[in-house]
Amino acid sequence: MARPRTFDEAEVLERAVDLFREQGYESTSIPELITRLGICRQSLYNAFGDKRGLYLAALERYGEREVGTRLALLEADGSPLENLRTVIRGWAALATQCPGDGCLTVSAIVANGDDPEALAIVERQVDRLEQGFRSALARAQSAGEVKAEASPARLAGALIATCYGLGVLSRLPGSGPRIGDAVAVMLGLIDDAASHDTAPISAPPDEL
Amino acid sequence: MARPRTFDEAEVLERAVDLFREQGYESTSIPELITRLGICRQSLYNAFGDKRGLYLAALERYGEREVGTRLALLEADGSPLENLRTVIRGWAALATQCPGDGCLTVSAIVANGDDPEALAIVERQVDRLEQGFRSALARAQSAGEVKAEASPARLAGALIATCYGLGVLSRLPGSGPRIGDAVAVMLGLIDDAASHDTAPISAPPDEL
DNA sequence: GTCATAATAGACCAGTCGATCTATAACAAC
DNA sequence: GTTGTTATAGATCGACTGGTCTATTATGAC
Repeated sequence: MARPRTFDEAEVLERAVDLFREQGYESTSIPELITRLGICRQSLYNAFGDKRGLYLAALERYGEREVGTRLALLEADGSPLENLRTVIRGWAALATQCPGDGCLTVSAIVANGDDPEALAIVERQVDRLEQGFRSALARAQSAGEVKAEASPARLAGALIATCYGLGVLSRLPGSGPRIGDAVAVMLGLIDDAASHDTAPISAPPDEL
Repeated sequence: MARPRTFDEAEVLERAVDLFREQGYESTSIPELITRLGICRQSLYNAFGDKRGLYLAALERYGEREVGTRLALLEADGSPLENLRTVIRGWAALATQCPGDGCLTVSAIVANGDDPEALAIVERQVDRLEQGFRSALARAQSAGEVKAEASPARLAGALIATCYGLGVLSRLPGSGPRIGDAVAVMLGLIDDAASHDTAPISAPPDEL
């Protein structure tokens, strides 16, 4: 006899993600949320408990989407090393064009230093992505695409650090060149790790 | 006949820096500020105009201090390349021990995406530090400490990106290994850029 | 149809925010 | 001393915050 939920919770969460990305958590008020989400105040509280519950749900969804698509790219058919290059290039493209809205994961890390629950969510996402990098490198190594002496774990950690560095710098208007430098060096690291007998498919391995 | 300022503005600003680092801008209220700063409400407004004025002044001071000390290290006597290594290692040490308070520059970038004035302050600081990296590398190159084919600008940009990535990851409890990886790779990049005939003073050039 | 719930609209709450104002005390300049 | 300014203490302000409440409508389950 009950009546099922009528509005699409996933759609509502997407809109919450957008708004939180634009304004951050604290700067986004309930009135703004109900306007953007297209639901009324009480429905928001019924569905998500409170503002923080909505935020955590949005954070979870954002990470699921962003990390998920990149893991899919990494695990796609073909050369794992080239897949990794594709992910790095795509990440850089996002950071460069930067449509004003930065990475929600980065802002969550910075803004929730005292909230273990929020930190746990993003930590899990960062871990998954790093593990994806590591697995791709390990698979490349098994396939002989990467030198035996290379360390997938170390390279993956360094790539993750630099990627999230881009997530910060992309918010500075004048960071275009810096981002380009970082990407070139990351691709150079990947090329250096690659076995020399397999000719790199990407751009020539810029010296340095 | 006027009466000069009695409290030490510099000291007050240092305390404001600490508080903003701990709690962020929005989460820090005026009552908290006046308690921590040790001055009364009206004095705060007289000296800094308003809360944002105090924040911008604190931001400026923080950057001046942090970037200043690192530039001094970079320009110290001795090998510019080794100076650069010292700065990187010191940065990593800060990120690793992480006494709970993160880099104010990072949080300012993330939290003030819509405030050109705040962004301009941090942009200037990031620029100065990157320029310091670049100059040190260029000096090392002139001295034959770095290969002629290496690009100081590119390497400096990449190092900056990774350093600010550490500024984000240091806020995640489980990032110790990642930070270690990133530092090892950064030092490896420096070693690779170094001329091969000059034996690296640092740890053996970890492969990859 | 009946019933239970979802959803809406909007009033309402106590609490906090940043900021201003008044009044008073302290103190350097003259 | 007088004067002008700084600093303090604290009341006060309007605006806004997140959250709760009531009343009403809409709609699927039975």
